[in-house]
Amino acid sequence: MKGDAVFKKTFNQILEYLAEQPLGDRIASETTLHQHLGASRTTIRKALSKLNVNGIISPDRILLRLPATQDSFDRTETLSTSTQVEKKFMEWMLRADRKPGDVINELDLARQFGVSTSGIREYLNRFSRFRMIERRTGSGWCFMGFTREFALELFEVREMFEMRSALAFVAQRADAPAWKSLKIIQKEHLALQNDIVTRYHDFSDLDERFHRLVNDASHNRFIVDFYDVISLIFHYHYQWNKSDEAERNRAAIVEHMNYIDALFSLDPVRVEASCRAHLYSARKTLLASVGA
Amino acid sequence: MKGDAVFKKTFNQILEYLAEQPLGDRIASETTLHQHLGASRTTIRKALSKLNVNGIISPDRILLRLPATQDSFDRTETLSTSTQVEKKFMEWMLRADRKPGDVINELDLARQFGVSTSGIREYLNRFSRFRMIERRTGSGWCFMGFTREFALELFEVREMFEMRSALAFVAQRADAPAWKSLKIIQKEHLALQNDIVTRYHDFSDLDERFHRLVNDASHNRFIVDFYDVISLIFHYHYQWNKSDEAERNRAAIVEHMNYIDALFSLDPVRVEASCRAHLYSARKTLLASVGA
DNA sequence: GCTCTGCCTCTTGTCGATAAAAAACATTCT
DNA sequence: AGAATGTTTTTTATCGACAAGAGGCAGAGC
Repeated sequence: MKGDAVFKKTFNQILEYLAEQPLGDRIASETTLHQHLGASRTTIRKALSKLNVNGIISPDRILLRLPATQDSFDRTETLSTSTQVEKKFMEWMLRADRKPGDVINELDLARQFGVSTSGIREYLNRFSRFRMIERRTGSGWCFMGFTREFALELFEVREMFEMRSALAFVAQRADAPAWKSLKIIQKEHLALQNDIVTRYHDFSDLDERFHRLVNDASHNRFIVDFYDVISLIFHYHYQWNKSDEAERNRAAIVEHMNYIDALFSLDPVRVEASCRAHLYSARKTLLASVGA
Repeated sequence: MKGDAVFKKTFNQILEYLAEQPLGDRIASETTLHQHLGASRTTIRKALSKLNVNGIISPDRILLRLPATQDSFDRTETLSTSTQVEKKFMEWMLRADRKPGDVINELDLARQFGVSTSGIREYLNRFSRFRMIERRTGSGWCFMGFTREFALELFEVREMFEMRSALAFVAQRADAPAWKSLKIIQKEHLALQNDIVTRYHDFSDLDERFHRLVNDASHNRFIVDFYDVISLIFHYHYQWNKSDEAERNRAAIVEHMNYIDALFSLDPVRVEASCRAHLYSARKTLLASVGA
């Protein structure tokens, strides 16, 4: 009744680890695995026992044979129900025939996604924090959608928050750890710029880390949490609108580097200008893909 | 398994309505009651049938006797589980021995509140949007509490949002309906000011309506929704810290009236000054009660 | 001493069942 | 025809069950 995604995921992780161990050696202890993989010992134990049954290790944890591909669980089995619902829900939401204002039917979604209504319900509650669905008075949910208005409202707040965070950033003490992190991120930008032709996909991850670093400087939970919304939108947006990706990312890197230089300069005027310039083009990109 | 709070509440509402009807008359139809009370006809029907059984109305809806106090359900029975959980949870949270960082135990809460774990769980998910509790990585919840930092962060964002909304407010067209609403609210302030000695409790409601009106002018769902957080905090805060209430409210009314005048003046400089002044003292009040 | 394992208890994620309420449909009565 | 009532179907809120997973304690092995 609880789904054993954690077990399956852990099992696969152990297999990966075993693939790099020499045959005949004694593998790491339960405690060690527990610490490294983050799963509880109970789960590790269950996995080790299955490894033993499958003849991969002996009862005293000697590696008997290297694991093969068919030993591991399929990737989809390693996702918890809630993760699956999230994915399916995002896809459902992005489907063209969905209209803002539509009522969401829990039972219907439950059937479509192959989970119980309680699963849907819990997810809708969690998801409501992203403001793309709304609880209607009394009962039921209403789909608000990822519309042009949504994007505009999102960016209005993003701009306020990021601007304030950037100014808080330059106001930090010179020995604040954030400066070190910024230095590292700056180097990563340089490295990525040099390899942009082959590695342009890596930008989205770097983008997130950079903006989160800036937003964290606000030390304000509302500002920091708001980035989760942006993050979600961009995550799915990147998967969805691939046109010009390389070109867009190349331009964004240049903007980021300007922005980073401005932060190091400690000059509020430069910071504001470069931040605004970057957010402006980020908004343009998003609006373009929302189609309007 | 669903709780019949809606039925009980509706039943009480009908009793109230009947108390004002003349004996021997035919009371309103199912359809009419359904439209006026907002409950479904199914529920109205069930209530009418009980009224009949209790001898208050005849099968053809003639009022036979006036309802007495003991006919109605107790007020606590008319609250849905989720509403009850909300109340209990707020009380739980405000208890002195609770410390920021504490882990929340669902089972424990469920037992304390007398509801199922699923009920707690759903509520925690919904409540997380107020940022006073956080989902810990993996599982479980962490209580963050209503601390001084929380109040400061809340007001930092509130100030940004309200300032921007106020400026959007004065930028509205002269025939926007919000101006009319503001006029009405202005009059209510005047009326309340004259009766402040006896009616100072009514301020909190007026306060909320005024600020919501201003925030709505932003036409930004993130800004508008953020006011829910403020609203919740103030709702419980008012119940909790009664010291100087009359005096505080009197001062706040003056500030509001300044602020309203500034909005009517359309002068951004005046708006900004009066808005900031008001928020500043609102913050001071809240911080005082958070004890630091 | 420390770490490892075996065992046991407590907590959480997910499901399915079920009664209450809403909504849709059909019928009757003016 | 139009509203009111009776009937059936669909949807939602809440509960309890239960297996998976987390964490703790005690003894064993080094």
